[in-house]
Amino acid sequence: MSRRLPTLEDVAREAGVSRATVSRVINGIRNVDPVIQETVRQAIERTGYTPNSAARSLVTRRAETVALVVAGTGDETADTQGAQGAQDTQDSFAARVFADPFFGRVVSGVVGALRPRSMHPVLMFADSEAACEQIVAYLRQGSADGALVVSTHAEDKLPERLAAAGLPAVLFARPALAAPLSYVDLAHQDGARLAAEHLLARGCRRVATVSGPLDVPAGQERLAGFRDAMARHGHPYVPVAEGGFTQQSGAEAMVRLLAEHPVLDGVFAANDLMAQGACQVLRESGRRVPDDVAVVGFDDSSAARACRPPLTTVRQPVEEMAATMVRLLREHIEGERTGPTSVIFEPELVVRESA
Amino acid sequence: MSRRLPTLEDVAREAGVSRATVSRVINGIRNVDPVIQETVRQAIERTGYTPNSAARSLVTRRAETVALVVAGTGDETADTQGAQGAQDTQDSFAARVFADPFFGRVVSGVVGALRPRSMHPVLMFADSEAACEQIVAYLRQGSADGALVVSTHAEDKLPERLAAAGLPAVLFARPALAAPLSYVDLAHQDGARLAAEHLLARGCRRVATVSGPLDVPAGQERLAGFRDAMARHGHPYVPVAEGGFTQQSGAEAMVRLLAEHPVLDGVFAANDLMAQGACQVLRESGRRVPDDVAVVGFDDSSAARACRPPLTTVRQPVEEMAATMVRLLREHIEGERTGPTSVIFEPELVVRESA
DNA sequence: GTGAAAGCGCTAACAT
DNA sequence: ATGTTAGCGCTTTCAC
Repeated sequence: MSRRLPTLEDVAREAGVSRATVSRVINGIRNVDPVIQETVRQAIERTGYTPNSAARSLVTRRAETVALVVAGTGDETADTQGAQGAQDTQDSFAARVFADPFFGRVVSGVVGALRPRSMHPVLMFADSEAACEQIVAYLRQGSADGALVVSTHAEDKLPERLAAAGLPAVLFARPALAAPLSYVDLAHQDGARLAAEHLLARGCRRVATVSGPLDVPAGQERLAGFRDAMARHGHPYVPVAEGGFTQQSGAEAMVRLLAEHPVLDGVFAANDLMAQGACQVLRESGRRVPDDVAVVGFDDSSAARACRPPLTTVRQPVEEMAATMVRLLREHIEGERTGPTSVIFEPELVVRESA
Repeated sequence: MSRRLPTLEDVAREAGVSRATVSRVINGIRNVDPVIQETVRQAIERTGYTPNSAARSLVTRRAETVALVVAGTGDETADTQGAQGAQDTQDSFAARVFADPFFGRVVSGVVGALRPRSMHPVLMFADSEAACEQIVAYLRQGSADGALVVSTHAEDKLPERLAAAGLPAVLFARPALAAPLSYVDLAHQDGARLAAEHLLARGCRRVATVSGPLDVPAGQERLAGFRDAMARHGHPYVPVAEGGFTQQSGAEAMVRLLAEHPVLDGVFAANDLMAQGACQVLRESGRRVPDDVAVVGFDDSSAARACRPPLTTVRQPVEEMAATMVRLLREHIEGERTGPTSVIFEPELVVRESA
């Protein structure tokens, strides 16, 4: 079973040409006689040849791989019941991340954009200092040509590490800690404004909001945008309860809101998961959605459709944004683009039943 | 900025030793004078050296990377609103996959088990013939040393392709189309039995089930196990509605069940997502869970805890199973294990509020 | 249009 | 215990 795999040399011998010619045919370089091309193709077929990626990478200095990193911290909540001791933190982080269908869309967009180039993402979690180092090392080794980073918390040091190491990287969303890297982002304030205007237009007069974590830009901006829009329409005071972008935190925030403001008729939650939690609490408190209280979410993740009632929400074009990240990263890797760039997308309101 | 990265040669020169010695220090091979070791470490530090993974892979014939493949088909449902034409199918597949928190747990377990070896998974979706070929090619190129495969549909040809190509691979769950590969699986029938006995023990007498897709082993076995257990306890007839392991399909199945059997007092859904859908329908039909109808799910994914009421469910130790996949794959790659092996895990009942 | 030959950076067998 | 050396399989000048 230790039969050596066929190499370029073997194909060349089989085809009666030189290695260089076979290489040219494989890499689609012109200036190769069509007849010889065919001969070579047949030789490749006959020998069952596949190029060795390590050898290729060694000379091209390209891994043809990118890292898809989810950065955050392992110690936010402790709802683990996992297996192997020290592994728990890690485990729960990854599981928690994918509990938000938003990440499924990111993965989806990234994989879709990478596939045409026959590339695939290496999935990494930067949930500790050590993990950060490991990721930087991974890139420095040339195992991946660059990184796509989605951060879930404010203190994330990965972006600056990446920038300091001069490694190609593109972020999803502007980092809380500024770093000279390219990123794609959403016009969060515009999205929040859409939500505010929709609630107002449908007649809501006592509106509150479940905000995202206020130490990350997305959380801040969605809140600021919502407040501004409400104020412009004559509602300078908006009750706020801060959540952590999880369903559970949304439910808890809703409980707090209800305790202080029992007569609400509209709620804007800064993401769909929290909107879902809020809907549950509202229903359990005997309020009907949207009849008694209208609810608007944010993201338009699959949770919005799974929710009962289906959520009216602010759509973030995540797949497009992810595809743009891939494009920017490629340009950085190829050296076609040098300075940090940012691309901001516009959200749009998707009206369903919850508001 | 085109400053050449430091190589072993540079470090060797800096430390005044040979490349071989530096290599030994880096790879932790004994028989190196402690004094020299220190000298070398300093030289590494000073030069900022990082080993080049391509060069290393070329000689070790190891990529130190494994593929994590989700196999399925892109054309099950068409709830896409995605971006780039041909990319849609792909997009929706990846997003759909991660809509089930079960996969988050798989990823979590895999990443956790890989991390101690400084390895990371390359994420791939085998949702078409072409994608399958790409994956096999990827492995044959040596870009990854082996594959961990989770399949979501019955006709999946990837396992047999992998086996035919002699590539190291380990599956999550026994494949519908038999293939000579190792796999980890759950004693589904035992799990279904636990569910049946729990429902019976709490007094349910009119019990139905929302089964999984009946063309995959997990779907078949959970149904068979449930029916058998019910029959053994004097309930030879159990109404069944087939679902597709999605929340939506669970809701639809529940509607069908209710139409034909309005007086149910217990339901076993073959996974948590379907149980969640079933709960929604039950509640919307005016039935209380668990007071009027008790519901038991399967998996113990995060959906079980997010559900209202929280689901009583059959826990699948997914993270452990994933860690075992990694171990088996490593053994196959190292050549320590030759024939296909299977490891079957035992499920356990987790009692919450839904039953 | 094609071939010869020089490495890419590393590990490992062998020599010392 | 350390150094020497021969590749690993490929791309890419540079001749022809």
